[in-house]
Amino acid sequence: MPMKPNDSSVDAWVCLVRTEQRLLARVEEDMKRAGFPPLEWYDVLVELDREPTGMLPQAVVQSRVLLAQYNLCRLCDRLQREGLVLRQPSPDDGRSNLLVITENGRKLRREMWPSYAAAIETHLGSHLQPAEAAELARLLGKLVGGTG
Amino acid sequence: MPMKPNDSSVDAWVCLVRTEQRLLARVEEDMKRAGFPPLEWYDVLVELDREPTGMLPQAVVQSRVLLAQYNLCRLCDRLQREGLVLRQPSPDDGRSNLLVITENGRKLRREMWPSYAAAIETHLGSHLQPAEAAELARLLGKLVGGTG
DNA sequence: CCGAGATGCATGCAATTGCAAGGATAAGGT
DNA sequence: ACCTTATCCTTGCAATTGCATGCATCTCGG
Repeated sequence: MPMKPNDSSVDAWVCLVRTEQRLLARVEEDMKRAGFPPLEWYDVLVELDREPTGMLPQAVVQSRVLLAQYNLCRLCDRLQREGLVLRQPSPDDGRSNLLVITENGRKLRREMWPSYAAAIETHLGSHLQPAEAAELARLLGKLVGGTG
Repeated sequence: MPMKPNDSSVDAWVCLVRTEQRLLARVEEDMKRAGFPPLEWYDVLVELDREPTGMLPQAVVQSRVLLAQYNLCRLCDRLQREGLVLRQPSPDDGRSNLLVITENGRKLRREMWPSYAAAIETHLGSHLQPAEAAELARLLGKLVGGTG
C-alpha cells in the first residue's frame, strides 16, 4: 500500500463504518418489527416536536438531519401524505417552507420513542459502561469539526 | 419503557450515527471527485484481492461486506459488467458462485487505495491521536458481539 | 431600480435498493 | 430413495435515491 496513514486510523475507520452500519441495521430492524416507519421519519419529527412552535423551515431541518435537499423534500412529501406534517409558506421568506408537525405527527413520535430507546439500549447501551459510552461520544465528537 | 432523556447511551448513539454518516459522505465525496466508483466496489475487490486464490464464494463476500444478498448480487452484476470480477460455478457446491477478481479489478483496487487512505487520514486520522484512534476502535469493537 | 449571483424548493429521469417470490442444489431424517 | 427444510443465487416490481435542472425569491453592488 503506497500510503501509510497510521494503521490505527484505518482500523478505527473500518470499525466506525462497520459498527455503525451493523447497529443501525439492527435498530432499524427492531423498529420495523414493531411496526414503525424508518428512523428518518423520527429524526424529522423530533426536530419539529422539540420546537416550542412545532415548526421549522425545511432548510433548517435539512441541515440537522443530514439529508440531501431533494431527499428531505421527498421525505416531507411522504410525511405530509401521511398527515404527520404540514407545509406552510414562510411569512419571512417567499422561497421557504415552514414544516409544521401535526397532532398525529407528535403522537407517532411519542409512540416510537420507547421502542427506539429500547433498541438503543439493547444494541449499544448494554455493551458499554456509562463512562465508556461517554468516552465514545467524546471521541466521535472530535471528528466532526468544520469541513476537515 | 420510559427512558432518561440524557442517558449517555443515547448520546453515544446519536454521535455514532451522525459522525459515521458525515464522515462517510465526506470520504465518498473525495473518492468521487478523484473519479472513483463507490466504496462498496472497493470493499468487494479488496476481499477478493486479499485471497491467495483471488476468489471467494459470493456468500462469503456477502457476509463480510454487510450487504443484503440481492444487493451484493446486483453489485456483482455491475462489477462483472465492468470486467472487474468474473463469476464461476463452484465445483464444491452447485448452488454457489465463485467470485474471481480480474487483473483490471486488482488494478482498480490498487489505484483506489492511495486516495482512500488519504481521505481517511484527512477526515479521521488528523483529528485523533493514534492512541485515541485505538481507543475508539476498541470501544466500537465492544458493540458488535453476537446478535445483541 | 436593475441585473448578477445565491438560496430554497421541487421534479424528471436514471440508478439503486427493498421486498417478495422463485429456481436450483444441498443436507438431514425416515 | 423420498420428503422436508435450508441455503445460494437471481429477478420482477415498487419505492427510494442521486443527479441535473428549473423556477421563484432573496441579496447585494451599482
